[in-house]
Amino acid sequence: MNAQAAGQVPEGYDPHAFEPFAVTVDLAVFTIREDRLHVLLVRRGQDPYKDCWALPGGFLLPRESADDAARRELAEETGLSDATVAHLHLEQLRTYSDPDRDPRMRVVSVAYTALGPDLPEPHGGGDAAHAQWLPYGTQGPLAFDHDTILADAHERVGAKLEYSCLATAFCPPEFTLGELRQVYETVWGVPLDRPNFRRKVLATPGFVRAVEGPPRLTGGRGKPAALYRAGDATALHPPLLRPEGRETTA
Amino acid sequence: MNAQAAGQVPEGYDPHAFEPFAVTVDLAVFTIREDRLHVLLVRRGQDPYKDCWALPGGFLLPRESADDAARRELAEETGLSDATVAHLHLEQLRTYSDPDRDPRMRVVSVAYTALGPDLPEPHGGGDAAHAQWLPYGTQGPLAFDHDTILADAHERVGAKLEYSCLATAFCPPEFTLGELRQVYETVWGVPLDRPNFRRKVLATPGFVRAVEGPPRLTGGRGKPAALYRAGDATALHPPLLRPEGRETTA
DNA sequence: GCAAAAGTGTTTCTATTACACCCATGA
DNA sequence: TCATGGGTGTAATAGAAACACTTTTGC
Repeated sequence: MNAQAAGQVPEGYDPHAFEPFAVTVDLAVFTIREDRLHVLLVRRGQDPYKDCWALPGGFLLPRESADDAARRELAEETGLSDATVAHLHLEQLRTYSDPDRDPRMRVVSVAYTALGPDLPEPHGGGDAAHAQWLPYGTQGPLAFDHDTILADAHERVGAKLEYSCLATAFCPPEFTLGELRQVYETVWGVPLDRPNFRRKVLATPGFVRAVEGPPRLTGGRGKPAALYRAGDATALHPPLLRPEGRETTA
Repeated sequence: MNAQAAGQVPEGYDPHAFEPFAVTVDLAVFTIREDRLHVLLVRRGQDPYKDCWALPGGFLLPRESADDAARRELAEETGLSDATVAHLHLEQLRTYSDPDRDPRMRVVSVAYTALGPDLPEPHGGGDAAHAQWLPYGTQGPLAFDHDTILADAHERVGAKLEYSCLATAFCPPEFTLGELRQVYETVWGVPLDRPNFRRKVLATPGFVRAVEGPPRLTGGRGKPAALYRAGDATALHPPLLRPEGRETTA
């Protein structure tokens, strides 16, 4: 049957007569804290998977797109201001629809990946109370199929760093090239050659643009570094491919 | 609210009490016929969008994943044998969930991209009766948001040719390097340098493997070409980037 | 012979890699 | 002054691009 193609719902169809599908969003939210990749997880209080960690997420409202639902949930779970959340990078990952992925009922989940600069500890009322940043890789088995979703999200982020300017989404508005390089090193788990990385980034038009004037800033010790902001470009041509065969499984 | 995170559905929830979401799959099926990219479309017989072309697709069955639904619909719409359909490349594109994308009711659609070698004209009973191959770009405005879905699918296929071995999915089991090159040229709408393309493909381990023995085959006139089969590799390292700035908007 | 497509060779150029080296700062 | 990270220079290599040229077929 094809209701859209045939221009009608199946014979005798009534929206309330069928076993309905619930539609949710799940969020894989990444940030970098203290040179480690972290993921936002919530502790489950009830069965199934009581006391397990899970990805934050929730149901779509009746008149809400999945994109809107993802951003709303992101705000609710992190306790961040709407203005801050509005600036986070949010991107659809894929949809998980195995009929048995939730033992309670049929739930189709649209998964999203979100990236942000070193975000604060989640606080405030509501869902954020059970939310916490965990270093990626230390989270143990998650509820439902969230291990799969999280692994897919991580792989996607790693791949997108190669051919997009996504890395700046992990950085604050102004950042040094060293910080940008650490984003790549942290997500990929590989050390990169500093001089070559610098040239590559600066040679890509629109990846970053230098902040005006002589102001400089240091990240502790060492020579103060120049500051940059994210540029207009979204694609990276040619790509910045991750070195193969030296992954250190960070 | 976050029913998964909270371990329960919202207060007083009953699966039949809410306005339910319908979940469908939509298919952007591409093939190459006579050196042109074609897409499989169905003619709508009823309102809304009566007499418009639309992407094939349909509802998920109660105990069916989106992947399974996509492959089932693909078989139904093309009228191809299950064995043939089982070999077609099928890949999730993304999910479209705008609340107003279908004027009749709330429909969340998981879109898929399918690729195959020169597929026959759809025939047989059922939905296939209204299905037809149309050259990509000549389809005019489609029903619902299917123009967006189709454009996204085309862009995705073009991008994946760069860094994956996907092009062989457009080819029959045995093919010449000329046919493989025409896949790239057809999808990208750019002519490629024959010698360089050949070297690139043969230099990528596992992209193609030569068919044994001296057998050769001609595609009409010109020197007979060696035959190849798809190899084991799925990724293309380094990628085969499409030339920029010379797109001929095929 | 001629057109058309396969296949080989070669040269040029660009991009990446792997370094060595100097600079500016905090401790 | 030493450790640390920023920034510049450079030679070697790999890959891409552009193009000439030969081969083998159909007509």
